Amino acid sequence: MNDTQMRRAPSQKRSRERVDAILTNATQIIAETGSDALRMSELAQRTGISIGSLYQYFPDKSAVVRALAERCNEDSRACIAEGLATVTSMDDLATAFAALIDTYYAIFLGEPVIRDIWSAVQADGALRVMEVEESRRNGALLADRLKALQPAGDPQKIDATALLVMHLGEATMRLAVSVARPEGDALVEAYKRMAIRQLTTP
Amino acid sequence: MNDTQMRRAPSQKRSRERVDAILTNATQIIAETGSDALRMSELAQRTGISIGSLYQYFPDKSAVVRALAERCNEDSRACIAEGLATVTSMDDLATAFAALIDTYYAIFLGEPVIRDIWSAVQADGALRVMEVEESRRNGALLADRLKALQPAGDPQKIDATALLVMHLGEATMRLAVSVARPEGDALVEAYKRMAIRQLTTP
DNA sequence: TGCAAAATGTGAGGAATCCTCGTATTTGTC
DNA sequence: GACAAATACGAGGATTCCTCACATTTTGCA
Repeated sequence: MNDTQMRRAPSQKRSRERVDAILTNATQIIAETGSDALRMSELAQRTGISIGSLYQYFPDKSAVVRALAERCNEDSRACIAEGLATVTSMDDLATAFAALIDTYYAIFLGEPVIRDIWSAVQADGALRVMEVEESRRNGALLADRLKALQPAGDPQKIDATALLVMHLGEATMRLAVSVARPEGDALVEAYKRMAIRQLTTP
Repeated sequence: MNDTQMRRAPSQKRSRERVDAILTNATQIIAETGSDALRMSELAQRTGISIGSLYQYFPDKSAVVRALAERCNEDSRACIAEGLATVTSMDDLATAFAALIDTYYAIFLGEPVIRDIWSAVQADGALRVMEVEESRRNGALLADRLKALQPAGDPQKIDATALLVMHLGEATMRLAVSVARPEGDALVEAYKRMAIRQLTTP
């Protein structure tokens, strides 16, 4: 992940492995006991290192949560980029976008801890901007694609639409995994219809 | 507000006034210093009471934040109910809904502290369900209206659509007030178009 | 290899915060 | 005024984040 958040650059392989172990254990703790139960002391203990060592790898708790969230973001960004790459014409857009959302939803359903990691992000004032930042990145991916397909469109309008659609996609996923299964599916379906209409009609 | 959250039922007028003072001061602190800076000690001091007295009115910090959020919710629910009440036919829906969203957005813009109060809710694991609960309530209001206007529609589909539209409305507002002014306006406009299309076409 | 310097590891404890609980004060009733 | 009930108080217990002075390991070099 990026380096500004790491107290010490992981120069040795052992360090990188240790950082990985820390994040894996953090994910486990969150999965087992919820996003609010992440304690630096327990994280150190599970990883088999002391508190002091933990703080040599991460300057503070925020950095751990941020690293977790960035792991998730990398995955979802890859999923989105891959899905968008298959869009070569406006005709493809509807089916490709629907497939993308399905994949995205499947990821959320398969790893419920993603939602808890996001809760941990929300709980941290310093990290709450990550949500918008991530929406912006994903929105930019979509906007690029749309502009290539619709050169005549108003760029600003396309930017706004793309940002909104991606942001609300995130919001829909989190809502969908918060409710019982069939209802969540219906919500995702409704989102797909809504988003696709917005994207495919001027 | 409701009583389960109050440690002591405000039987006397003085008590109710004091609860009001506590919430007003809490809002001020959040407005001035951000949602993460709400400290029970400072809240007591500003209100001119001791920590112990503060905890006689609210069992814990969550309860204070919850009360703040419920105040906001009451306002927004009233705004939504009022807006929906003017919808008497499917033809009205588009203009009435647009007006409703404009009013809602104006409230958010006028009182930025609303967003910070919501951040405080997000920061509290025990309160995070409030978001979905509120979306459900607002979704139900909208669903009722839609069912009255479209008796032929699939009730489950209407429920899902209404819930999604209201939840994403909240998400749009929070995104819109998080970005610079003209961009936020464009996002709200895009949301309005998207939601109205979803609501007015089968 | 042997040794000094640099890197890394350690955990007691400082600091901030939430909340409790025993005591003090005020209010209400006769 | 005297008693009881309600309310107010704030020192301090409990939890958690994080620091820092010191211990240990690894690295670089003769």
